Amino acid sequence: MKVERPHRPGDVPVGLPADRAAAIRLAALRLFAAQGYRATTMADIGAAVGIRGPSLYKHVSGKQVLLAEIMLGTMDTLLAMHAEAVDGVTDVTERLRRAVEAHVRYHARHRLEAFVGNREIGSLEEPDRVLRLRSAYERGFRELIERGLAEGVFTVRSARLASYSILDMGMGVSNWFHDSGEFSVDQLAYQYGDLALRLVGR
Amino acid sequence: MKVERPHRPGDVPVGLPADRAAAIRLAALRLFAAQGYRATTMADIGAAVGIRGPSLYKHVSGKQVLLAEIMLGTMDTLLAMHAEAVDGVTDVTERLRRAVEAHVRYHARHRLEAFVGNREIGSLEEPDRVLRLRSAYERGFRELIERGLAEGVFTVRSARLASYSILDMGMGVSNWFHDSGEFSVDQLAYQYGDLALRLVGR
DNA sequence: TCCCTTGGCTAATGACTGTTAGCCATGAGA
DNA sequence: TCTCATGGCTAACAGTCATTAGCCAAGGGA
Repeated sequence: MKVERPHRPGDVPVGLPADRAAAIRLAALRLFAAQGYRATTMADIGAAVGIRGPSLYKHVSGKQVLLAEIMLGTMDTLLAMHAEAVDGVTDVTERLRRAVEAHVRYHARHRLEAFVGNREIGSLEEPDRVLRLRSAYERGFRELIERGLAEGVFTVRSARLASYSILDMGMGVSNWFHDSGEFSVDQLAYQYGDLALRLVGR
Repeated sequence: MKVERPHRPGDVPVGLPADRAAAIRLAALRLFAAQGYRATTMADIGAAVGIRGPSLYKHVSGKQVLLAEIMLGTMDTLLAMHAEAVDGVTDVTERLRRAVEAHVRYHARHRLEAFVGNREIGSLEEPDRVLRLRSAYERGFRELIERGLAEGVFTVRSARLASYSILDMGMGVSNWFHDSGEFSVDQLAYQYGDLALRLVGR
């Protein structure tokens, strides 16, 4: 049984990154997003790169590690984009605009990572590090809004509710965005920046 | 082995609803929310109501049905709250305010249902009906915003982005709300109503 | 030409899980 | 007092799955 697949160690599927491990990580990301972590089997991931499930262990060390890498890489990228966006900007309104734009840009450009990152925290065996990073990220927005309130340029009852709202609406982008849609990433980022500034009272 | 639990068909755990099936559905909801659908076993659900996994089948017909009931009940309640909130209100601003308040109220009061409903659509074997209901719900918000634009009382570039934003920020409430927090459900609903009206340009 | 690393493969392991089958104590009603 | 529906239970079934073990072809380097 199962004679249709002889051993062909040399052949590499076309159209995939030369680095096998990178192709596996990408396939895992897509499958985790489409089916969920627990519903995705190692055999599924293997099939997506043209090999059997057990062969994956020649390149990566396990399913849980694949998920952890996605989640940590996600937070690192998000925090880096945020830091770069607000770097050197002191005006609080402009700072919030740029932070929101980076937030939305991330959730449009890294749709799958964000989607998996938001849904599969419970599937992580050691979520602490990821949770700490998320919490620090949220705190950054809240403190920014609090500063705007202190300076009198924002008028919002609760900085916490405003920061949650802004973050949640940006995260929602990862639920529906696709590249051939009505808006480009840049247009989307700009419009969400506007919406967020309105929300905090300009 | 396993002698610590003799047959005691008569004893009902205290503090649980008289109706065993209702207690099971509640336990399933809590566990699905805390651990995810696939990570929750029938044995877990049984343990939460003081019986073994297989005994559940004397009251409910299976795990998938438990999930489907939660998801459909969720959408029914949400749509009913929405309909009741906007019933008889013609002014478009007031109509949007009430719709948002109902939306937020639902996501605070039915935190777990909303949370499970949003995360486990992919675990439903037949998601079509739920997806249709969700899509109709979103359409209601978008059309409301479009009417406000046509009447000239809202000023927003894209009704779709605005409706997504408002829905997403309300849904986010189910991620963090708890009864002993800073705001009551009513306070929360009111404030989110405000934020939403600001977002569409009053 | 020969060796050995690389990266496939199949088989096996060990564990878990939804569901069904079949048994039996309890207690309500005749 | 007797019967039987109810609602527990354990055992068994029929899978599924992550991971490990061990085998082997290809091909690059000596």
